[in-house]
Amino acid sequence: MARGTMKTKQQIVSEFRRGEIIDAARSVFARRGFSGGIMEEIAQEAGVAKGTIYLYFRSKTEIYKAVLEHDMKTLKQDTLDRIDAARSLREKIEAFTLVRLENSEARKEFFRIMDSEQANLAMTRSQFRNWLREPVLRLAAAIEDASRRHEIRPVPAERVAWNIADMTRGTIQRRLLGFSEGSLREESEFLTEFVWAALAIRT
Amino acid sequence: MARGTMKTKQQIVSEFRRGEIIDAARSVFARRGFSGGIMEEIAQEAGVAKGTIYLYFRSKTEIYKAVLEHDMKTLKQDTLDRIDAARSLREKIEAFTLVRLENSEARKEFFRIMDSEQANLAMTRSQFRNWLREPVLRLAAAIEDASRRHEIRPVPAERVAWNIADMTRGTIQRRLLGFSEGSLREESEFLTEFVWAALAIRT
DNA sequence: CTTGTGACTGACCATATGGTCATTGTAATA
DNA sequence: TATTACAATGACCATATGGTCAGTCACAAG
Repeated sequence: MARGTMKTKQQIVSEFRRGEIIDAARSVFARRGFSGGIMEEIAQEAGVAKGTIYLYFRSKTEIYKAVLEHDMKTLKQDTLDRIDAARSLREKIEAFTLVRLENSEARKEFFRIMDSEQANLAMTRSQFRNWLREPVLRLAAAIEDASRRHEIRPVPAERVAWNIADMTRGTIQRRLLGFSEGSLREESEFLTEFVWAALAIRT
Repeated sequence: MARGTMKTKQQIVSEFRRGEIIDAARSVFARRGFSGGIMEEIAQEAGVAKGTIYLYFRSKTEIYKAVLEHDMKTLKQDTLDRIDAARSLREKIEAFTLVRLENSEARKEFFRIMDSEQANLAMTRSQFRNWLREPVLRLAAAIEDASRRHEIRPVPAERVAWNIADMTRGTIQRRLLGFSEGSLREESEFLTEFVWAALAIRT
């Protein structure tokens, strides 16, 4: 690490604590929801005293935002990367559904929060939509493109992209509720195949 | 009304009050969510004193359940009726999407609650799933049937039905958030057409 | 070892709010 | 009209919980 950017011990400890608190908060909020999540419980799970949390975050709302922001950014970037890495439209669609399914498995707690995003917090609400939006729009662009190339039949790209997102979300929710029907890959393939059939040029 | 089932004045007043309270509660819960919805506010909006509410409902949770139960039953029945009234599978799919879109328009408050159904209440959670489930299964049965008759290509009926429900829900949410793209009928037709394309027998 | 710094603690406070109940109002009945 | 029954009221209570802050303590510096 370059001179001058070396982290001091204080910074290291500080970042570590912050991370611990966010992890604990994610766990608690996933279990109890926002209003049900008690600061005392978060503190306990983070292994610090309640007062300590307020050295790192202004308020309960701030922590909630921090959790969402951290996880949503990761998911967003992850999704964008995987879409971009895929070549064909079909692969992009499969990539989109599969990343999100994989993420829902690997980070159940976060997805439970997403589910119950009652969007209490005004700011969170619009911000939240934007985080969802970007990957969907990226997918829409790919659809638009394929549509122009006549690889698929003409469709309103953005609508279709949102439909894909909707089905993926629904599938994830059903899995989280314990109706897991198959493997991630298999679920993803089913969705892709279904959409692909809808997009195919009719003969 | 048959003798013996004639409602007494007391019953009439009682049912009226109950209705008023449920209406007020729906409005408040839609605006503030469950934990944010304050009894005092519900009372005020219903035009009664807080104590009066407790003559009709055991607790805040009970009111919440009452609202959900009332509205979900209506929606469920409405959807089932419309599906059954339709003849062909395609019409049934369109019926499903359209009833729900229409309902979301006519009863925005209830749909806002459905959105934010963080399912705090354990009982509500499973009950809630069941209310959603029945119409979807009815649709699935129709798909299964059409599949057997070779009117559509072979598909896992229940999965497809859930996908339709997911897309419809997503569309409704986007409309409630103010991204209303078109008329109800037009939205419904788009969804139906999309699904139909996915189900068509490939030539 | 001594001392100074500031991270950390948790008892405490202020407030919000679900729920209660003694009191009051009102309408049916005699 | 007087009596009775019970619906309605809203001040009040109990509790939960977000947030504070005076005091403690671990650790680094000298």
